Amino acid sequence: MASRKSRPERRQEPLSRERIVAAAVELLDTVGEGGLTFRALAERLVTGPGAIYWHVTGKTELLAAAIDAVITPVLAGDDTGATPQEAIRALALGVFDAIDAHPWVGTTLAQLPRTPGKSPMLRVFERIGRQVQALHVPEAAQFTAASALLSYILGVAGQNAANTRAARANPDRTAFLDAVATAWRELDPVEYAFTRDVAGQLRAHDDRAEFLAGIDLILAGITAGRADGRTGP
Amino acid sequence: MASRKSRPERRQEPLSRERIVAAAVELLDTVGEGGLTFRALAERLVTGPGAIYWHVTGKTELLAAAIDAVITPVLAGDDTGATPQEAIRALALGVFDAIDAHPWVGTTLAQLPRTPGKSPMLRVFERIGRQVQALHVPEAAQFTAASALLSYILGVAGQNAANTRAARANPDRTAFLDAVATAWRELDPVEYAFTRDVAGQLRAHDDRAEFLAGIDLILAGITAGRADGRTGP
DNA sequence: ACCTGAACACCGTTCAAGT
DNA sequence: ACCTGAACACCGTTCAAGT
Repeated sequence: MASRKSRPERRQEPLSRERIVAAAVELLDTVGEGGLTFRALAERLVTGPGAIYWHVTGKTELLAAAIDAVITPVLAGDDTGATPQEAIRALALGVFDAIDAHPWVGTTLAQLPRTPGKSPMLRVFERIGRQVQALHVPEAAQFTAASALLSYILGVAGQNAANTRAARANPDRTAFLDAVATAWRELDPVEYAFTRDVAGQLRAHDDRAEFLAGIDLILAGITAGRADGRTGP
Repeated sequence: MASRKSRPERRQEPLSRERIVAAAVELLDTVGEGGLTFRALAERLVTGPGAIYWHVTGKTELLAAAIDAVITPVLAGDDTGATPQEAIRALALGVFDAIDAHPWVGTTLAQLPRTPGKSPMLRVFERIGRQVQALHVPEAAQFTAASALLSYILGVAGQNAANTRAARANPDRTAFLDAVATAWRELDPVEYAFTRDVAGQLRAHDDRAEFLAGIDLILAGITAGRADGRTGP
């Protein structure tokens, strides 16, 4: 086995936080959350696991950085010329699509605290809040309105990640939805009356449109009548 | 060391799925998600880790069962005599309080697919849907309305779990909120104009009331005008 | 300063062997 | 039928030693 010693095909670039995070995103996209391992990452980067710790404090930070890398481009959009409603819809759809493309983001995003400055969570909150102000929501209700929109987006994100995971086992999407619809229709007619009723709507169902409709529902609630929402005396 | 051999104080009951799940909930409550370990669980139940696998297929099922055990009592409430709005608020608050008491539920709940029958997720969805029907929402919009409410509840659940985790490091709640408010006010005035504006509302802030206000916002959107929500041409 | 890779202290899960 | 506990194949993280 006489192997010619030659310059390797691609030169070994030095390790860097950037390269590590990029490799982590790739790993998460291809093998999912369970696949992100310091050993697997090290192999991809042609080093030992210890080397990664020189650039990153640990797995928590690595995951946060990966999420940041996916969400940041979403926030790059420009809102000038759009109505507040349009801007909110565009932002929400951006987050939705990003999570659709990277399901692992949906799993963890909702678990990020809004507290640290510059966190992707807080940046989305800020963007939403500006549009809420543009809607002329009274000051006292702005926090509530922005929080409600954010919570809804995060909730859908989580559900979507769960659905993607569940659907991945099934090859084709329509077949999967049909299977769920059938299962729903076979539920107990008394205990699950509503679910059975709406089972039929599942087939024609478009996740993206459904998501947007929910956003519009909240926007309608925000702009309708008294914005503090409570119905009490 | 002459130790008298006597009947142990509490008789060793036989292992059962019930006892295992109860111990898991206790473990999750006291040591958090990271603390739920087959070894720790086995120690609490005075057995080896292998014994647990006779009653439970694995960790995923165990966690699902633990969540089920927490959510099921919430669904026991009776809605008779309440308006649909009141019933939805009561249910939502029930879920909120359950997650407040067991933060680990919030972390995982949103990740549960709605697909398997009898899943806690689906049962909450069913309960919400009935009240949506009672609100006389047109059939075509019922799915959207119920999904929106559920997604919002799940989103808040996740955020709440994250906040609880973040706050746990800090001893007292007001001090923690003050610290966050201060941090928010020190953010860049251009990049974080909205967040800085609402920082002041954080101190007086009541998570439960805020959550309910969000529910009311969505309810207002559902009942206001055209229930399919879209504003298009 | 940055990288290496063996070593440590854990995991979930399996399974032969016991009762 | 049910339990035991050693063993397997992993983890994240650390750290002495190298360059």
